[in-house]
Amino acid sequence: MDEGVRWLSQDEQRVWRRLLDAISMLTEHIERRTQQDAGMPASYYEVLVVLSEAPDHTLRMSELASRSRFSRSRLSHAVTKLEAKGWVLRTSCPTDKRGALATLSDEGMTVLRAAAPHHVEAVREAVFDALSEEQVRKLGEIAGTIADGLADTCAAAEAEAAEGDEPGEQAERAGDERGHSARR
Amino acid sequence: MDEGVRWLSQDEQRVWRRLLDAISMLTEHIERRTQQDAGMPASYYEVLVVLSEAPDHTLRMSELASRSRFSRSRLSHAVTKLEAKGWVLRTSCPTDKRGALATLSDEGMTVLRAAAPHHVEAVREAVFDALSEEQVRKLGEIAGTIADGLADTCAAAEAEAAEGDEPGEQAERAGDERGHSARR
DNA sequence: GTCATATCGTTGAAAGCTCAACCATGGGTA
DNA sequence: TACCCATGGTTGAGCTTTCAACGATATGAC
Repeated sequence: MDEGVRWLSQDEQRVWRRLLDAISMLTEHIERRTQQDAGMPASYYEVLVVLSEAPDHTLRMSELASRSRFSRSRLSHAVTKLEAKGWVLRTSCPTDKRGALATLSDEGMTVLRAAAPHHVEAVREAVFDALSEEQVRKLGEIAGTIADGLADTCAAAEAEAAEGDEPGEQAERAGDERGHSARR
Repeated sequence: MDEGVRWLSQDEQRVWRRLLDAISMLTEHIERRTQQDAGMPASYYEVLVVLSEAPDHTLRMSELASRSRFSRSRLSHAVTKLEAKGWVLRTSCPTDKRGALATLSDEGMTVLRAAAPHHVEAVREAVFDALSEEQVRKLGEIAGTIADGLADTCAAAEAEAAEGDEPGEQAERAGDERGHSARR
């Protein structure tokens, strides 16, 4: 087995490496700047941005998690920190007692407004100033394609995984080597 | 002040968000797969790949760090872990007593070979199968442009920083508000 | 109503990363 | 030689993230 591996061509390897380089340099750049300008990791900054765009500056934790691409756990820890800094408030949800609401505080809004200009500048510097208009357009397309593709992949993977520990069904269907589930 | 902020246009915002989505989904995808297939974080996998391409499967720590885009500290911690797993060996450099050499062990090579097919597959799935040939070409260009731009930015920033704590010079030139150094 | 199950969110521990401090050696200059 | 500083690498502390386990509430079937 393992004969039919579709290795990467020279060109593909070059593209992949340059992509890895670009991604790591870009995230590092934004990370460093955000830490300096806003006093928090870039991911926390994103969380505040998402909150700032929500009605009443408030969102359910789970909604906030999905919009900022955080796991529930990660968000919970993050909000704990942000709450300690006074930038976010936690309230319990009136309509669903399991739920919790996160609200951007006024201080949080102030910090956000102060950091925003620096943040745009860092983004421009790295991306929009460096690329031509056509490249920006292409980049949008490409990023969209990759993201959509992975969303499908993830959905499929989750569905497959869920199928795996279904307790209502017969559970443990032995000789059913479907697909590449062994790799997951 | 802060009037001349070049905010992002609607289109630019859309591109930036899609880029963030794509990046986080892509890294998460690769991360998860590498963890499952190779039993280590994707960044460690990259370190092993770099070593595997070096003569004698050996590199100076600092060289390995720069080729895998690790800080010295990060690499040192990483190699400690990889050594514990038996995948890398640390030797002291014969020609420079400060130095240390990292070598990929045979077991490390075996692990790498076993994981490689899965790794390529994950990369293909996310990137090369999803994009057209032309998109791949463009992506290569764009990634290269961004990476090169940031390399310059970093170099400039470091130079400026170094200038900052130069002990030989006059140190503390007061009224010298050059550029945007206040933001750094 | 009661049960099983799914969803929401939190928690603690372990792993990884960053940052600043540190020791040791190298390379130059007086 | 003695000195000064730059470089190579390690370390420990603190922070962020992941993972698995958990308690609590909601929802649907019976």
